[in-house]
Amino acid sequence: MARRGSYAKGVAKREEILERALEVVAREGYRGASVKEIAEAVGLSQAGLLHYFDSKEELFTEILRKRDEHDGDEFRTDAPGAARAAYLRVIRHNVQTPGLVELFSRLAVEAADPAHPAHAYFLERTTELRAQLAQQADEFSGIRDVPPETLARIVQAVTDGLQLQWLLDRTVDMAGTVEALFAILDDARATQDGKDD
Amino acid sequence: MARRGSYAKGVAKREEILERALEVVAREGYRGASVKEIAEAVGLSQAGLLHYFDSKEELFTEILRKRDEHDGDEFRTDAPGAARAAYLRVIRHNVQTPGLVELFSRLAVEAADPAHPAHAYFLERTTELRAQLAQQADEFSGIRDVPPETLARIVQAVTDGLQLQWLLDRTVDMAGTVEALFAILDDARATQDGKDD
DNA sequence: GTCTATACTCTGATAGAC
DNA sequence: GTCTATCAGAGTATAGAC
Repeated sequence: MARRGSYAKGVAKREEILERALEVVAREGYRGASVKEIAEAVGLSQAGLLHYFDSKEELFTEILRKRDEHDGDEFRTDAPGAARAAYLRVIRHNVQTPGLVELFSRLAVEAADPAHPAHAYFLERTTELRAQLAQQADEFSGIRDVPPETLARIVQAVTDGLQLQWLLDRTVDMAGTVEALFAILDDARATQDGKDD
Repeated sequence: MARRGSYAKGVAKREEILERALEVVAREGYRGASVKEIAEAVGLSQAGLLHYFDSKEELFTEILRKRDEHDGDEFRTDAPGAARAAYLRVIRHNVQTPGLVELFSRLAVEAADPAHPAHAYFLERTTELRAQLAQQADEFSGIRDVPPETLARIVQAVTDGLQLQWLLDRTVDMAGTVEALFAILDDARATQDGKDD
């Protein structure tokens, strides 16, 4: 991967910075986290940190990517019928890392601009996640007249929307509400199964 | 309401500014709208504009309040059975004002901080909207085992989440997806109606 | 009361010394 | 590779003209 030693060292340092930044944001919250704050937490000056990233926005995008990596390692499952449970575990874990939820939501809005460094990241992430959900047809879909992609989009929208509600009011039960949605989807499917046209 | 003529004039000017700012943001988009930009669009200097508002955040919060007023005037209905249709009309109208959708989503995240001027606004708005939805039990709820407040929260979360998806990808069909959710709720209710325990 | 001019502070970005 | 110094731009606060 690395073409030269110095390049490889740069990559390693980048990873080290991201791991540390991820931890800091998760633990201490976002609070309009400036580059300077993260730099100090990581043990660098502001300019020193930006040596490894093109901009603040790119740094934050990479922090979110790193989180996805960790979540994938920790929660991904191939066990049949376990997709919902894994999904809910991620949501419950998010409650432990409010700073990352805030960073995610904030960047999701800012990335609306196609020129934003996180624009591609969010498009890819959202598309991939939707494909995963739609693929678990047995668990997430099976309702006639409503395509799996639309069901996946609804589950995704509820999750993102609940994060906004939860950021505003920490007593909101994100996982419980998503579970309620799953129950509703099951009921709707049962209705459809009963029909015969 | 006004204690003196001069105070009334200040209020009138404030209203005029808000109307104009609402129009500008709706038409020209948000694009990280600075106070300066809005001030110029309104025909004032930056400091002149901030004479009428405590801060940038308060200005933006008031712009959103003004939008709620307009939406209420235009779309609110008391006709029985028309709540869903009115809700969908607002969503379709939002597609015409992307700048306001972006402003709303952005402030929704920033208002997570209890010290933010928009914090109270979002809490009130979200609570009131949820109460309205939950109240329309015939249209929005009626599913046993899932309390109306939870159903209302789900509808609300889907709406907010779809806005995030739509900001990222303008081909997303917000109204159509919410309609699909309504259909699913109807199906789930039909299932429950069939049960007898 | 209304508004302009100005200055202060903070941020992210960049150039250049070491 | 990392720092210091510096810059441009934003939001905010103030003095004071009218």
